[in-house]
Amino acid sequence: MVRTRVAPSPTGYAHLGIVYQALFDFVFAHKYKGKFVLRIEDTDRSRFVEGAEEVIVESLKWANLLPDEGISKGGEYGPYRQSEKLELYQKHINELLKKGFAYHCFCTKERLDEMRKLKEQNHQAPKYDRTCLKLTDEEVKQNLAENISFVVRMKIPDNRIIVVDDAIAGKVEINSNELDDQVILKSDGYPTYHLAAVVDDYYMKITHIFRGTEWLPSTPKHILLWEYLGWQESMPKFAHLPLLLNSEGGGKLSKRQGHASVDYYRKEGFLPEAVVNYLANVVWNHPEGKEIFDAREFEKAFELEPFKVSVKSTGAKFDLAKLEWMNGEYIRKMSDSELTQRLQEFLIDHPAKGKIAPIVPLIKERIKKLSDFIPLTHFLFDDPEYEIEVFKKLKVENIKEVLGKVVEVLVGMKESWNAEKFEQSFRKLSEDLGIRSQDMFQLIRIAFSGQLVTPPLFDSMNIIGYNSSLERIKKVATSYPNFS
RNA sequence: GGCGCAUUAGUCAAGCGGUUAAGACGCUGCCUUCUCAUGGCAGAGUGAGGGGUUCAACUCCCCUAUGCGCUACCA
Repeated sequence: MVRTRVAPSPTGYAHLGIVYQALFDFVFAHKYKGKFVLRIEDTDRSRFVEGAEEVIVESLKWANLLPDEGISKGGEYGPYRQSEKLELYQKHINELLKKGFAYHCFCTKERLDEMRKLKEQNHQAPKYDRTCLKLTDEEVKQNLAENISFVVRMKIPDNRIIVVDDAIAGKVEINSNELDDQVILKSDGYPTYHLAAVVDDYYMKITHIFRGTEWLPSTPKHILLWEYLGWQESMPKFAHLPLLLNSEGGGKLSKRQGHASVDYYRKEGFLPEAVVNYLANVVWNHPEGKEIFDAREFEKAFELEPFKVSVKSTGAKFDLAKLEWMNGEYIRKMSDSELTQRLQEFLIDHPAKGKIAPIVPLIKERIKKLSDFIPLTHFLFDDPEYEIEVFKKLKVENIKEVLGKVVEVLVGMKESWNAEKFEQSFRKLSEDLGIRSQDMFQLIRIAFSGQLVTPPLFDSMNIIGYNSSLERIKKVATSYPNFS
């Protein structure tokens, strides 16, 4: 059975990459009726942040990519938190030690730094020099007895070509001479990623690993570990995903970009289905050339046997503008009632939360993100603020006088307050006064809202009602050009 | 520095030895229009550079350059 996993670290913030990876895990696992697992890689105690797990789960939940098994869900292959399985890792470390595939290293940080610096000066790879590999069993025993701080390193064989058969990149050959004797057990007793991930993937019966391409160069070490532990038969297949890159300046999509966290998208009012669509679209092209498609269609990019994922292999620059366009497409595609509901969920603390239904049709084609609703419509819920500069942008000379006429017309419309009549009346008025109808409508718009841009005038006025609309304009007509 | 992966417009990209080198976002202009949007139409903009192979190369090969990744007791 297909089993995939996403394995984030609890650093207190959910990178978009988690959703991106989970998308692959989720779609692939479900296409082949498998299971998608979430486990937490909390072996780096220095970066651990309390509550970070919830952030991750919430993010996946938001994206509709919840795992079938793991943290917050349970399952028969737990625990799903690495910090709770230290004995298991220790057991296999001992096994590797015994088989001679690993060794104790007592070198201090200072010595290692010095050694690397020297090697770099001599243009050599800054690999560990294997000083401690030469230690005799007696010496090791003695050091251990003296409680000298140590790590355990895996022993990399000399001059061996290791082939990574990747579902995206194809076959990649790496010579073991390029590899360092990787630390697999840290001095604090925690394993490093390399060992922990291999052990977990084995016990959790993971069949396919989707992870960022930054892991490709260290995959040979993992393959070696699978062999050393005698598990090569159950080694998962690999698919190294193209990285999400900053749109400017290059490099991995980073914290400092602001829009690297899942939270950003949620707060800005991006729809998870649009984000997921964009993420798939940025690395994969729909065979029919479609840009808008759901996770279900993304299944087409995956094949089980032979394992193949037909996405591009190089990094993709993240284009926020295109995501915004896509989000707008999703918004326009929704029914009014659905959008109303989404907005209500989004505008939790907004005063207008309960009264947005009639406004939705007016703004649907005018917003790209749910958050755009707020600036576009706040004049409907709050008294407008007027600035003389805004009025001055109009090509109308005697504003006060014209406004007076506008009020007159409005008062006269009391009995027949409808869109058609509204428009007709003011077109006629602008003709009578010799000003362009565009300017007439802009003047009314500003007097009514204080803004140069609003949803359609009549409909907006209708939202707050005839009397209130008239009041607003009357007030401006009398006080102009002084607003207190 | 070493190793790996890559290189079609600002971005995502299709095709894959013979094409007017698709399409999308963005940009510009026009139409629709009470503003803004939406919608429609049009336009500008592309195969890194150098060598080969071939009747023919964006497409195959090599080199260089460039980009990204890795080179931690971080994942």
